[in-house]
Amino acid sequence: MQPSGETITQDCFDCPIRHRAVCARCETEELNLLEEIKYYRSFEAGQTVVWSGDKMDFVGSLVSGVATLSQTMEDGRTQMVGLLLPSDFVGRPGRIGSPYDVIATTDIVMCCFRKKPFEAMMQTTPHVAQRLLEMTLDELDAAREWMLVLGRKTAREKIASLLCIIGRRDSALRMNARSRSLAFDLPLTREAMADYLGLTLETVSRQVSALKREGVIVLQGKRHILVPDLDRLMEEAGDDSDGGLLV
Amino acid sequence: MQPSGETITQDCFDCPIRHRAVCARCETEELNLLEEIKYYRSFEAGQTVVWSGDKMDFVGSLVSGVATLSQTMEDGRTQMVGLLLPSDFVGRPGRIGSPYDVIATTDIVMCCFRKKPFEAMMQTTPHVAQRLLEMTLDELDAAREWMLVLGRKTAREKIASLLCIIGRRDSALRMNARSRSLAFDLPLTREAMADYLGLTLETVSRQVSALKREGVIVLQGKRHILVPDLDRLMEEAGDDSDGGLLV
DNA sequence: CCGTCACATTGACACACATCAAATCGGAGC
DNA sequence: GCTCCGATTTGATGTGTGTCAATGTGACGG
Repeated sequence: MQPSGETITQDCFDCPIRHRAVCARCETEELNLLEEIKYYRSFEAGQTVVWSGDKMDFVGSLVSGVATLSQTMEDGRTQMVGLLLPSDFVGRPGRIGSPYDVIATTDIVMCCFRKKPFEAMMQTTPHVAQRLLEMTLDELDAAREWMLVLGRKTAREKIASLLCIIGRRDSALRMNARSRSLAFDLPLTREAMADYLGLTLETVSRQVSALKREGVIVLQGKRHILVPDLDRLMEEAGDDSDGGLLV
Repeated sequence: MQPSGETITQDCFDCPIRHRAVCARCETEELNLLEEIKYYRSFEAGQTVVWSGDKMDFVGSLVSGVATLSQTMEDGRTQMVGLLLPSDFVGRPGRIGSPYDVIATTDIVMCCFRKKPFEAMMQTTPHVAQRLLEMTLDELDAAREWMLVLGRKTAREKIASLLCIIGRRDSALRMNARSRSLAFDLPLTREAMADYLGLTLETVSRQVSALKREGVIVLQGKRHILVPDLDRLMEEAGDDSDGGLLV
């Protein structure tokens, strides 16, 4: 049976949280096929999931927690190139190694699929391949949006942009996306934020303090953040887009 | 007939130069199908191919010349997020609009496919979809490599990195990739280089002059560049990778 | 309760790059 | 040839962020 793929839904596989994965809600055999090659892995905060250059024999998606993709130069300068939040996909079908370090910044659970059989299934199941293309295009959009942040925004705007991204993803998960205020935990240290933003941790700290002083955000402890007015924060981020990916 | 797709070659379609496109060398019907929906478009230097936000009813690849993808903030700051060289793919199958301005920086020729039928074909022809995924992953890698450049490299390293990328792509095209020296034309103005690198045009100019003064590059006119020692340039770029995408 | 340790904040100062301004170059048109 | 005009170079100065260093904070274990 050839699934038509017209209704792509988000919650297909039975991971602990029913997260967005690679295929449509459908009752066809590839679901079972995927179930056969599926397994879960857990990592503790700080653990490296894959080292840059290493072979990576699985693809998968993040079920819970936060992980990062980063590149490091010989002299130690590092740049984060991706932030993995729950439901995000990791892996490069058709490629062997990983060009990035994948590091868990909190305890995480990943839902993995063995790569070889996964790739085989892609070849025979068009709409899985298409879902993957879909997700890769999303990642590409995110990467390019981040290029604008890195290349043209000020430190303050960078911080605001990061808070927007994390806050919105977090609240979308908790289904109160309509609200014009936010509350969430920062899953990153100041250093990790700096690596994502192309700044130093001191600059990050200073700008977070400044945003706090001016009431754009409220800090409860070092990591819990309240955003009383999301529009204000987005303005600080210099964001024209509502964050809605235009299709 | 289901093509196996085992030998993916680069030069499938009969564009003026036989450039890398979206499918394998294969004798199956989708080639003819593609031929039917294929057409060419030319643009002059400076012309805008697609405006950000506009509908884009085709996908395609660049046959000759150079084009850029860029994003602009309300206040006019712009960041180039992609550089399109001959054989590069443009378009977002499954999406309607373009989130970027696509601008020709030299006269260009594009090989286009009408989007609707192209997408229809993707659904029925697995290995075309896979080739597309392949290319999108390449773009993603390029975008992420550029994030490192934007976030962590100095102005001098940025310039060197850009020269490496353009020079290598150019020489790869002319099949003398083995050579440790390069000669090529810069297809970008100083301003366009600045927009790519997250710098101002003055800084670009100063750093180019510095590299010239120190013999890393030789300028013939404003745009023609000689690189006597590619290794030296790559060292200046702070590049650990040999530019070979690790697979 | 107190030391320890990682994480974060704050301050003083330096420097790379931006900004503003002027001069020079080089090709197109006449 | 000459003029014009955008592209580029070069100079003087300002500023945002990096660097180095000291201090503060909170969680954890003895």
